[in-house]
Amino acid sequence: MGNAALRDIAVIEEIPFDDVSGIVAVDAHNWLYRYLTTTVKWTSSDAYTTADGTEVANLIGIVQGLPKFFEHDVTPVMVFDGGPSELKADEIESRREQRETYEEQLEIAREEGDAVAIAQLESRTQRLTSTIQETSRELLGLLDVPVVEAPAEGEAQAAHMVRRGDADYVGSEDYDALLFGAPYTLRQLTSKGDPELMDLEATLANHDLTQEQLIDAAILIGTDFNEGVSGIGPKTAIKEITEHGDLWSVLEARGDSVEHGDRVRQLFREPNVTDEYEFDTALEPDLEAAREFVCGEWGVDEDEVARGFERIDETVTQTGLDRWT
DNA sequence: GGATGTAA
DNA sequence: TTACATCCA
Repeated sequence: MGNAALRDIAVIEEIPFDDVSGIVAVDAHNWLYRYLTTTVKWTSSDAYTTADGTEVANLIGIVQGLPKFFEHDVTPVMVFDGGPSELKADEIESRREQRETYEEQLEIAREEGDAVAIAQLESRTQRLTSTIQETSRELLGLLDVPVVEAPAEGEAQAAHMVRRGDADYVGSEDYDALLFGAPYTLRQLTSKGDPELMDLEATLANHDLTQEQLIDAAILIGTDFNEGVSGIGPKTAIKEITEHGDLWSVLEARGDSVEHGDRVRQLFREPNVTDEYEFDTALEPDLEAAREFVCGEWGVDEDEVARGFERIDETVTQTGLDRWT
């Protein structure tokens, strides 16, 4: 994705996990994918592969990843993507091509028996198959973790929920949460150590921009939905927007153009989101059913999930997560 | 994706 | 300051 350049614009600071509390609207796709790739990389495939060859590494990832929220008094709400935007077609296509390249390399690595390369490439060729989507939802259901279905971008829906006050933070690694108007975004929720807090208001104040101008600057730089203008990076974008006011004035002054700039603008300004969701943050996980689902029904190695289930039991079942609601 | 080095 | 290549995870 081309918009890591937004990192140079955003006001981001590390925040002690102990200072975080409340509800995090998590971009589920993003979160699952991170755990899926790390699980595949560090776990023997026997541990999560069924007799017919179906891989459900996501189940291990979920059981290992959830305790991180619970142990810090944070309730995750998993926001799943709806249909992908047409505008994102280019991005999806280039990822597909990238994945095919890795798959070819994987073939070669397998022929050569290069175990290190195989593990690396396997983690890069993962995708969220329908089995993974379905079993993830089912396991989250058994663990009573709230799930929200976004009409389009999960990121946009999560930002919307924070703006409405139904969640305190968006949880995502993507910087475009800022463009969707997320007041606070937590990053690095899947890594060790403390998360990063990305602050929209501070970002706008820092550069003396409006939300609309930030979006326009991002369009000049390039987003998941458009190419951006060659030669414009974060510095130039802000300078130009400040000088000329908005996207069209900048383009006119430079004699440049961007493809469907108006649609990308619209997509960030008024994203397709819904108010039709509800969730309960007093979690009552059915750990026995969850264990049976993961280890019984899907045959995942108990060793891989035992500690994760224990941690969930210790933090949710025994102490209760709902004390602050 | 992140970090880093280099060329323009 | 930006683009691009490369290594790591």
